[in-house]
Amino acid sequence: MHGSGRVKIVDVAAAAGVSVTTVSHVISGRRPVSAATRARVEDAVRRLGYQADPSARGLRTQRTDTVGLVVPDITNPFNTELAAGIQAVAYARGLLTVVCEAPMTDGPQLPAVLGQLTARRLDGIVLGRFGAQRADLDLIAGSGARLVRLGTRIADGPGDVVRGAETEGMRGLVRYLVGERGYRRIGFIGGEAGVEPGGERYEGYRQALAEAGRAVPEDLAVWTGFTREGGRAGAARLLDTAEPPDAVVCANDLIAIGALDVARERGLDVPGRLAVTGYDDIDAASMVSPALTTVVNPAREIGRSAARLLIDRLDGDEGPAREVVLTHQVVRRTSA
Amino acid sequence: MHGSGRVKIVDVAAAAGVSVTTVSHVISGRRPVSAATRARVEDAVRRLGYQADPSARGLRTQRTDTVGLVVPDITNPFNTELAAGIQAVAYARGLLTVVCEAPMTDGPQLPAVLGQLTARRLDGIVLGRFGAQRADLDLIAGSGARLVRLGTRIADGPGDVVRGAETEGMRGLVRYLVGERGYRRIGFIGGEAGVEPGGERYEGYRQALAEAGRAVPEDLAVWTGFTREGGRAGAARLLDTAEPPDAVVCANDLIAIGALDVARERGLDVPGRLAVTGYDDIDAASMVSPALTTVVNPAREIGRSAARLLIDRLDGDEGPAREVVLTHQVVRRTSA
DNA sequence: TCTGTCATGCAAAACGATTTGGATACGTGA
DNA sequence: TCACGTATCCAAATCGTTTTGCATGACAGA
Repeated sequence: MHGSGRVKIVDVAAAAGVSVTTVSHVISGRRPVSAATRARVEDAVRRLGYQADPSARGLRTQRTDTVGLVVPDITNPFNTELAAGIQAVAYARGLLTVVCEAPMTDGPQLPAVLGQLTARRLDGIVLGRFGAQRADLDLIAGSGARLVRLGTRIADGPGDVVRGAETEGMRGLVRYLVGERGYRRIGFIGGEAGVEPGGERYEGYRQALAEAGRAVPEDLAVWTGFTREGGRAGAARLLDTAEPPDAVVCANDLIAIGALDVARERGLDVPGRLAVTGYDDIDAASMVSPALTTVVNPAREIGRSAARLLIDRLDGDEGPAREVVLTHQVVRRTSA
Repeated sequence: MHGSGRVKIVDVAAAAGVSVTTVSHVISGRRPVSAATRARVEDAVRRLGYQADPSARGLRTQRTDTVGLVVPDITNPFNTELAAGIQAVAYARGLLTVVCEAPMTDGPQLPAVLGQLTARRLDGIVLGRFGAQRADLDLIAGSGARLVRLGTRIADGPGDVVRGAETEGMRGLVRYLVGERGYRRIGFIGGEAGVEPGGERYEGYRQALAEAGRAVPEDLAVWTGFTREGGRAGAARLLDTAEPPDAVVCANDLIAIGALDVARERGLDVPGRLAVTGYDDIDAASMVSPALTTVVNPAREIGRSAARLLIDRLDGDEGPAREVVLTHQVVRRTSA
């Protein structure tokens, strides 16, 4: 009849014929315990199904063994992969992961969500791609939680950073479009203006064009939203201009999928008449047809790296802020 | 310089000139406090940025204000929607949600993950669609956590249940295929045999055929896995039979997307030469072309219902086990 | 034999909240 | 004046761990 969730450390101590101190020491290994005693204790733990109460432990140790991930949209597949990556390495270390959504729509939800999280005394927080205010970052840092920011620059605030080589990735993609495929008039559809990682991706597009000696067509860059709907609107705008593009480079895959929609509606052959490219390589990118040529943004690996940074900090690493940048690779499918 | 995360209830009491008891009472409202005192305390809380320590509170109250969701695959969009639904209503109640993945591959991970969760003393657990053993369910129930199971029957174990009307949904879909669209030889591609909700969906398919006076073609039902790859394999098997089907009904959308792949490879017009249907209506279902005719499985609403059930229990509802079943609606797109 | 070192194990003091059983003061009715 | 509610507030016990400072026994070196 064990496992009723009610067995306490004193019960284990009684069963093993030792004091609670000794039980604690064999569990934590913080002081030596003779092999014989250790065996008796471990046996009692097993028999009784003892699991330390996390509240009591946390009260004493001031740790919750919990880390959080905050993202703007929990259903976005990129964020899901991120969460999976963090979860995997955190779980292996006995850390629980909670992922929270702080929608960017209807006002700044971020401070409220962050308030909930700091109230929970999380050991660490991974902050997904936001236009986070400096005050938000300081709130986290001030709460005692270690912080890892995603997709921004190290100088922007406290904590460590992991980000992808967005600019380089996009530059490689556009270079491929003009160099190997010979597209001539290349448009750009961005997400919300000013929201990362839109800026860096646009920068990569601009650089590649400049390197190739092409003029950067200012009239062929539009900013909408990082959604399929945004892609539809953006593509429509671009195709309705006097001199429409023969290729559109999109700031993410969802936008590209929206662009594919309008191409199909208008009977435009892709990639013959119009090339379309995405960014991120979410699952859906290879499900649509034509399959998207895009850049793989290693979301899961980003999550893993972030979790590893966090764990290093929790293990006492007090070195200077670190930044890990992951390379991005273009994957050629049929849409361009 | 407040908000340093170190302010305790005694600090608030001192600042307000009252005892800690009184502070606790104005916060919890468990005993009356005069308006003047209340105001002073609330002001102090605000000024100091006091947030109660969850470990200390949890130790005393034996609650963690945390609920968990366990799913086989955290990146599956259906599960993501589920999580979003739970999260939304839990968050509004001040509950934190943790979602855990217990992969069905490489052996039974479920017991291990469940062990981690019961060690955390969660207040409630929502258990996604698994082939969960009775022992697993009893483990949860025995840990003191309230349990909501998804997609199974109420009689199968402890806790409440929320499930979709899978059988009816599939019956409606197949009825549409034979009645309105006139398909004659309809195959079925299932996921892993014996894993919910495969059985119910197959049952719906069978019933619809029987109702229409059709023979149920035993040779046209194959079981693979709930993935795109599974769909590819299943469709190939079906199309290579002596008398191939003119329509394939798939147990979920990913399978259907795989089936679409092989139709495209073989140059089969969909839906002219072969109809393909899915189930769940994940985002990708409307992104592929032809867009999938499928059945919408209201994942987010399922999540909301589950969270509401949990909260009722946490609020003291000790009534008999409850079961909420949500209707499923077929959505007609172009693939059938 | 005496002293000093290890190796062990224990008792008791935190950790920061909630909650119970009184205390205090103030009216009120007899 | 006395007894008795009522409205407020407080002191102290409690939740289940971890961890610090000692106590004990064994053993070695002098």
